[in-house]
Amino acid sequence: YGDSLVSGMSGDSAAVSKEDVVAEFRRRSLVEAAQRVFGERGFEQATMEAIAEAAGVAKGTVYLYYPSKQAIHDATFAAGMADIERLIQEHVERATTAREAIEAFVTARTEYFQQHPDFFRIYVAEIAREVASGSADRRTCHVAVDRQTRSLQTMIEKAVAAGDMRPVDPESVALTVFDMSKGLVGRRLLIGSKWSVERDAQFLTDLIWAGLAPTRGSKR
Amino acid sequence: YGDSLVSGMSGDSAAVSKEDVVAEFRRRSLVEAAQRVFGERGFEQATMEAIAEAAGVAKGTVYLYYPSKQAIHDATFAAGMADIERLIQEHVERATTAREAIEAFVTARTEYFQQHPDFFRIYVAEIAREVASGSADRRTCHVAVDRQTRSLQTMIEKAVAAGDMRPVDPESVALTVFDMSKGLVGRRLLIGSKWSVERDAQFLTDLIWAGLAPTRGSKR
Amino acid sequence: YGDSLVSGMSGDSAAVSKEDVVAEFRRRSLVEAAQRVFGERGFEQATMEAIAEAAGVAKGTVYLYYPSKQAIHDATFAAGMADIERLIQEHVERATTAREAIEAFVTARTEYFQQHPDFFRIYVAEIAREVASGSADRRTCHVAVDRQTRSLQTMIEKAVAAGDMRPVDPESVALTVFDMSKGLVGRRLLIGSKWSVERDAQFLTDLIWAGLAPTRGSKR
Amino acid sequence: YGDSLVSGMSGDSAAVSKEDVVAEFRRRSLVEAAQRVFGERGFEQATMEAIAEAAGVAKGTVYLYYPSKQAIHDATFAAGMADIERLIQEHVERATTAREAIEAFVTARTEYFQQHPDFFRIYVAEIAREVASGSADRRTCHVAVDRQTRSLQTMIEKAVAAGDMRPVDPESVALTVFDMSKGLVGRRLLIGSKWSVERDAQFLTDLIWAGLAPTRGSKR
DNA sequence: CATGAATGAGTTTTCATTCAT
DNA sequence: AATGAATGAAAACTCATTCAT
Repeated sequence: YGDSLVSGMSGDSAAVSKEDVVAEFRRRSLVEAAQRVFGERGFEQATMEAIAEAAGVAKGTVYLYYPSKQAIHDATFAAGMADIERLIQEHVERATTAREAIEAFVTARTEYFQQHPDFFRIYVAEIAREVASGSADRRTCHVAVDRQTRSLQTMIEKAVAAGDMRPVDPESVALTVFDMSKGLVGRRLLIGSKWSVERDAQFLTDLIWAGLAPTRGSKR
Repeated sequence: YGDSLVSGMSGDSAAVSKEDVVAEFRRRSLVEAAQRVFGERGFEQATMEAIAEAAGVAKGTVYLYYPSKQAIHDATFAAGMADIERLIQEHVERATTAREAIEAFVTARTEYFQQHPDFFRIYVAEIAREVASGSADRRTCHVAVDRQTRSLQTMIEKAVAAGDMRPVDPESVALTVFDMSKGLVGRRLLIGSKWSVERDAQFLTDLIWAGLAPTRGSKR
Repeated sequence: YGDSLVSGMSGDSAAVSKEDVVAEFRRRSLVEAAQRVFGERGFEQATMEAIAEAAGVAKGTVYLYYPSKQAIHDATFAAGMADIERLIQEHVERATTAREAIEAFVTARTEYFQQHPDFFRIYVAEIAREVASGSADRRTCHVAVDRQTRSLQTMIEKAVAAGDMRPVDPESVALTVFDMSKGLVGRRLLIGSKWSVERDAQFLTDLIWAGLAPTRGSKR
Repeated sequence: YGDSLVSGMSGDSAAVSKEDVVAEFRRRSLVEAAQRVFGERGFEQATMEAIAEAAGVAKGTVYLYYPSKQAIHDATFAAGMADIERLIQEHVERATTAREAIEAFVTARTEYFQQHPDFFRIYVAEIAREVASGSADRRTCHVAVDRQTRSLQTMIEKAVAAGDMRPVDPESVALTVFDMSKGLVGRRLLIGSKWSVERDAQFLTDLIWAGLAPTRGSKR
C-alpha cells in the first residue's frame, strides 16, 4: 500500500533516509529553478546567484549538488529531454494507426513545449549551441533525436508496408514531423498565432497526413 | 568628382565621397568578420577583439562604426535577413504556379542557409534569444517572418482561390513551409543527413505539395 | 577509580574521566592528521575537510576541538616544536664535551626533520610566514629558537671558558649550528644529496668543530 | 656614447618605440609592486587587486602584462633570482683566494637579502612551497642552487687542489656556506641579532674559514 | 558529542567600452 | 580616422565557519 507510506522503522538496507529525501528535494528544486532562470536568460546570462535565489538557497548550496554551472544546465536539459521522450513514447505507443501516431507525436511535443516554455527555450538554445560547435557531440544529438522519433518512424514503416501510406522514406517523414512540431511551438512563442495550440497541431497533422495518404486505389 | 558615383554636382547631399566609400567598405568588412565570429562562437563567446582581428582592424575601430557589441550583432543579423529575404523574393516571384512557389521558397531558404552556415547559427541563436526574452520585439520578428512568407502566402492564396489547391489557410501553410525549411537545415547541420540538400529539399516540396493538392475532382 | 589515572579522589580537578581520554585521543588524531595535510599542501591549500577526513571525523568535529583552522595549525606546529625541543634537550644533555654536544644537536635536528618531513614543511612554511609578517610575534620565535639552542649554547660557553674551544661568541655559534642543520635538511628534501643523512650531518659537525677547535697550544 | 641617449630620429629597425618603453616600465612597476605585496602577504594572501593598487593601475591592467597571478609571481621570483645570481657571480669572480671567495659569497647573499627583505620572504616561501610539493621541479631548484654555488665551488676546488684548504668535499662546503647565509638572514629578519649584518657575515666567514684552513704543516 | 548541509564573503579572471595619442 | 592600453564591473567557484538535528 505504498511502501514509502507504511515503513514503520527505517531498516538499514534499501532504506530511503531523510537525508536522501532532502537531497532529492533540493536537486529537484534546483533543477526547477535552473529551468526558469536558463529559460528566461539563456545559459550565459543566467548566473548561479540567480539560480540559487530562485531556488531559495545560497550560492554555495548549488555547488553542493551540481559541480558547475554547466553541470546544472546539463541536468536541467537532460531532465526535460527525459520528460518529453517519455511523454512521446507513451502517446505514440497508444496509437493504433499511423495517423494516430502522427497526431499523438505532434500533440505530445507541441503541448509539452507549450506547457514548458522555459524548457523549450533551453532546448532551442542548446540546439543553437550545438549547431555552432562544429565538433559537437553529434552522437548525443543523433541519439536524442533518434529516441524521440523512433517510435513514430516504426509506425510509419508499418503503415508503408501495409499500404496504408504512400511509399515514402519513413525516417525523412518522422524527422520532418519532428521539425514541424518544434517549428510550430517556436513560432507560437515568438510571434504568436491566431489559432489555439490544438488547432495548430491539428493543422499539422492534417497537412502531413494528406501528404502521406495512399494514392487512391493504390492499396491492394 | 572623382570618387563620386552619383555625379551631377558634387554637392553635399547625393554625393558619395571617398570617406563614404571607405566607411561603407569598413562596415561591410566588419559585418562579414562578425558573421564568422558570431557564427563560430555565439554572441556571448564572441569577443570584440576577435571580430576586430577577423576584420583586420584594431578593437577601437569597431566602435567607430558600431556603438556596441549588440549593435554589430544586430547589423550582422539584419544583413543576413535582408539577403535571404531578397533571395526568397526573387525566387518565389519567378514562380508561376503554387507548386513552383513552394519549391522555390524551400530551395532558396535551404540553399542560402546551407551556404551560409555562420549566418544560420546566428539566426537560430537569435531566435532562441528572442523566444527567451518574453518582452521581445514581437513586432520585429513578426515583420521579419512576414516579409519572407508574404510572397509565398500570396501565391498560395491564389492557388486556393483558383482551386489548384485544397482550401487550406494560406498563412498556416506558408508558415509551416517556413518552419520546415529551417528545421531541415538545422537538422542537417546538427546530425547530418543521408541525402543531398537538393534531395532533402525536394522531399519537403513533394510532401507538402502532396498534402495540398486539390481533392481529385474537386476543381470545377 | 575506573578510568582515572591520576587517582586520588575523583574530584573535578585532578581526575581524568573517560571523556578526557577520548578528547585527548581526538586531539592527538586531529593534530596528526593536520600535520599530514598541512605538510602536503601548505596552510592555505589545506582544507578543514581534508583534515577531518584524514582524522576520520566529520568537518564539524574539528571545530569541537580547535576553534579555527589557524588554531589547529598552531597546535600542530607547537606539537612538533615541543617534540623536537625535547629531543634536542635529551641528546645534548647526554653529551659531555662540546664536540659531542654539537654532534648531538646536529644529529637530533637533522634526524627528527628527516623522519618528519611533513613537520619540516610546516616548520619552514611557518618561518616564511613569520618572516613575512613584519609585526610577527618576535617574542614567540625568539623563545622557540632560544629553547632549542639554550642547552647547546651552555655547553659552548663552558667549552670556551675551559679553553676547549676558541674564544667565540657562544650564541652566534649555537645559532649558526641551528641554521646549518635546518639548511641541510631543507636542501636534502629539495634537491637531494649524494650522501646519507648521517654522513651529511657528520660533515657539518666536523666542519664546525674544525672551525671552533682551540688554537693549538692555546689551552693553558 | 650610450646609444639610447643619442638616437636622433628613431629608425624603423632595432628602434625602441615609446610603446616598448612604456610596456617595459609597466612590467617593472608591476614586478616591483608584486614583490612588495607577495613579500608582505605571501602568495596566497596576496591579491591581484593589491598588486594592481600597489602598482597604481587597475586590476585588469595587470593581466595585460601577466596572464595570471602565478605568472607574475614567477616573474617576480625569477627577477630576484637573476639579480642575486648576477651579484654573487660578480662578487665571487673578483675574489682571488678561497677565503675572499667565501667572504664575497656570504657578503653578497647576506646583503642582497638584507636589502631586499621582500624578495627574501618570497624566496623562503617559494622554497617552502617547493619542499612541500613532493613532485616539485627538482630540476629547477637544483639548477638555481647550482648557478649560485658554482663559482664558489670552483674556487674551493682550486684551493683544495692547491693545498690552501683542507681536503674537503667542495660541493658540500659550498652548499653549507649557501645554507648558512640564508639561515643568517632568515634569523636576523625573524628574531633580529645583536650584531650588524657585516659583523654577522664576518663571523660566518671566519668560522667557516677556520674550519677549512689547512692543517698546520699539511701544506707541502 | 558528532555531524554535514548551508552559508556567503572573497578571489581570480574576462572583456566590453573608453579615450589619450 | 585609427589605435590599443587601461579600466572596472561582473561572475564562477571555494571553503572556513556555523548550527540544527
